[in-house]
Amino acid sequence: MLIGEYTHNIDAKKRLSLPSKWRKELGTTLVVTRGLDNCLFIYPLKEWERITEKIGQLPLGQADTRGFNRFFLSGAVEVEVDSVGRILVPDFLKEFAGLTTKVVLAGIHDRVEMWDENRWIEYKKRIEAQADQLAEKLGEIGVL
Amino acid sequence: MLIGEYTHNIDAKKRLSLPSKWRKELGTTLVVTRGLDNCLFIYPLKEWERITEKIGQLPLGQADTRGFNRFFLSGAVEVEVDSVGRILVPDFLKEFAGLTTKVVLAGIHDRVEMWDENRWIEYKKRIEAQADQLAEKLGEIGVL
DNA sequence: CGTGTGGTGGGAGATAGTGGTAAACTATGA
DNA sequence: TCATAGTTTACCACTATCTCCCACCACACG
Repeated sequence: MLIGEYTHNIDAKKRLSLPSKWRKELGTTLVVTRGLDNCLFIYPLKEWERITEKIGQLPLGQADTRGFNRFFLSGAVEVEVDSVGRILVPDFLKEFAGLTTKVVLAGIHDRVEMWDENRWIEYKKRIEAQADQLAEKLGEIGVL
Repeated sequence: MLIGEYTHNIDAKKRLSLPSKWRKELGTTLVVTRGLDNCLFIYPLKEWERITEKIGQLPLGQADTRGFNRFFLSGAVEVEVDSVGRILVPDFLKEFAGLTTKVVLAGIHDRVEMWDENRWIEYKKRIEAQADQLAEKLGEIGVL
């Protein structure tokens, strides 16, 4: 299970180190794609295949399904993890997520999310401010 | 059942001793995550697994579920208890909970809460001031 | 007082993250 | 067709941090 939060740098060659804790679980081939809320999603290849299979079952006739497919699939790139645990982040994805150098990697279940550090900080502030909603959710799952 | 309150120090290497009384019950693998009211939750691995199972059942498409997952899952870290009963507290969690050195560990049912000492003192003051009101509520639900 | 246990601190080796260099490949123009 | 410039890929190197182990101190208890 991918959990935790790490801040790493994208260097001048667009290389990004993955946290060593996740490398075993992620494997050597990943898929990076446009995510929701202006971040990027990173999936292990297996997870990605599972997802695309589900997407394939969606009714193609609907306009919003087509839109989602284009958003999600056309933005996807398969990347290899190099010998020291780094991946390359293509320019168009960097641009989409507004990435500069400082990047936050967040483990969410079975995917990793990639955020520009500043956007992540802003987003977290918004979420934390909604403590009552969080408490409600925690209640739902029997934590509190 | 985890009960009681202890004050320990986080040292320069981010290590925190767990009260020896709880070690047997907590086990050797724990999960620390963001909690409510600016504290951290510590769960034994088994409890955590129970929680993540429920989280997996939440609908993923909704914005507030995404927010909750990011708050709770990216805020979680699996930690090992070392040979003398200590765990490592990552920087981003220390920061979230405003931890410096003096930390209060509070046993709450099946989890441990981790507070900055000063915040804990403040919080307790507020709670104690409202104790009679709380007692009324508890009476309503048949506890007292 | 001696002994055991619990909390704290420090040092040496290992590792993760990052930066750089050199080789290989692509593309462009003469 | 070849040369050259720009880009990419693979490999090597450095340093800060983490991990593991050992030592110390304080307090409790017999």
